[in-house]
Amino acid sequence: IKSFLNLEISEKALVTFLQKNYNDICFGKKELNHKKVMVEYSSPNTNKPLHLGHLRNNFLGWSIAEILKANGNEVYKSSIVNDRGIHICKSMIAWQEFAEGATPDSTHEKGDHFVGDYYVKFNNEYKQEIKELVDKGMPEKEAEKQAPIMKKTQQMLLEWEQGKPYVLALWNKMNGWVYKGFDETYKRIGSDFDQTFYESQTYILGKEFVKEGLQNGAFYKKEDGSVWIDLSDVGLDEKLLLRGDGTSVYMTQDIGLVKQKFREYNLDESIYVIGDEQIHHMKVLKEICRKLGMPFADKILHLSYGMVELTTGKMKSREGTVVDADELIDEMVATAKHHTEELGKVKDFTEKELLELYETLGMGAMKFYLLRVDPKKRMIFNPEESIDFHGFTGPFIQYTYARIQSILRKIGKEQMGEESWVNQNLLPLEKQLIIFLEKFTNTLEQAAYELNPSVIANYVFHLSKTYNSFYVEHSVANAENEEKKILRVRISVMTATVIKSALQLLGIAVPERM
RNA sequence: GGCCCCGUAGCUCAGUGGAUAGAGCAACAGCCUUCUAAGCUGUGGGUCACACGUUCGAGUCGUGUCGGGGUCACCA
Repeated sequence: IKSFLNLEISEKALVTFLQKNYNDICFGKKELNHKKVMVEYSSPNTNKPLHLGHLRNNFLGWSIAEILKANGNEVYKSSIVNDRGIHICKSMIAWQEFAEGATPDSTHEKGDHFVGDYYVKFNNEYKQEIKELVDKGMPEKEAEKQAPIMKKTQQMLLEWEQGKPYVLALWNKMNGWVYKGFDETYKRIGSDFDQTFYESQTYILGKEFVKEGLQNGAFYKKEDGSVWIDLSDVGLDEKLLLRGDGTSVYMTQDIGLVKQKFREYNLDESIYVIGDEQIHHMKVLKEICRKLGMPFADKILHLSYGMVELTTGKMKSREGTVVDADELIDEMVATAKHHTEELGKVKDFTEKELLELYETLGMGAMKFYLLRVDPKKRMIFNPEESIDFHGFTGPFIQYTYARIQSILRKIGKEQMGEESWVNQNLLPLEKQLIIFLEKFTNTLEQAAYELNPSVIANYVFHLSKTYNSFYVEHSVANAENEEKKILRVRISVMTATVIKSALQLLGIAVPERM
């Protein structure tokens, strides 16, 4: 029988512990375990902007990726972009019909919202056409099929799959607008990806795979030409893998994707951050992989999360009750600004610092609010409560951190002098990194110049928030043909050895002092 | 209907088989010559949906019931 033993830790032990660990930049992080893990999250559609549900998804995906990283795993963040299908064609048709050449630039609108508006326009027009046909005496179901705008859209999807240049050009143009909009949002919320997959690519892989499965007898064909797999022996139904007309379904592209992931990355685990309405789909996917004897079937993990609901009820895109991500972010930042101005303690801040502060507070509040609830539970989003900065919230933690920094600063100055351990170690890693990055940049520039003086080299540094790794994007633009080559290197700062070997891999002399 | 998830304070949520079930919000009573009051201290507030079981011990595990949601598409 278990019992209780009450222990009290002496203050001296605590202080010793803190002094020992305060300087340890790897505190709480485990050694590399050489396990490769992919975390797929975000996964947007290219016909509408991100919404509140995407925010929960992004924060969950990004967080567990960073947690896995801190636990010593080699982590790849990925996203699958749903960039093809009838829904995309809807936006395209609507733009073609009603835009009269308008673009996000000409209307000063964010690209994803611009395209999303045409998706809405399509639905309005479609409804109108159905109503007109029904008024003329056509049954509703027939009207849904006969509406001219829907017929045009289906024709466009067909032409897209046939690869007609004008459709592909339009598709590329509009997707480009959407991606630009997404990038802005991702940058703002701090989502980043090591690899982006596109459904327009993976569905082809999936189709090839279905062909193989047919040949080796894992799948079977029905009279109408549709392809199926029988999962009744494991308590699931038959599952369609290819339509009678040979076009692919959702599952087709997911099989292509899972194969590509494991083939390219040799993963030990593949985590999918997807809503719980897809639990069944993921179960079937896993079972199909198992049936086909894929060795990685058991390495697929679905991190499902519950829907985010409003206090007023469920989010429905058709009824306009969807909370737009960008709008919500703006609202949070505006509230942070409002609170800050009310308290009026930021007189010595520059305009730039203020904007950064509002962004930090607003985003912190939102991230904490969406992450504090158990993922598998549905959660209710209360706009008023979420922008409340009191209580169990992100800003409370930020406030505490700020107070601790303030104490350390004062102790450092007043009692211990400039050379005190507190001062020396206030920002040890940031300082180290800045020094290193400056040297690294110089070395890269010099090396590039020596190789070819006509190229212009640019470097972008991304410092990951957990400080255990950072990225160097080295893009070399040739002045003559503007061709850009981007070299992306991820470097762990856990040990100097890693940095040195990275430099050697790049063929660059290791600086004497790093 | 089958399968899956959820049900804990007025509200939003924590809770790893172990002690008297905890936070925040809301309500009430206090606290700004002091390290940032975006804070702190205190008070009230519970049939852990219900029933039966397993166990020395159940909010936690099992079975059933009730309530809420999801899913079972040639949609994604």
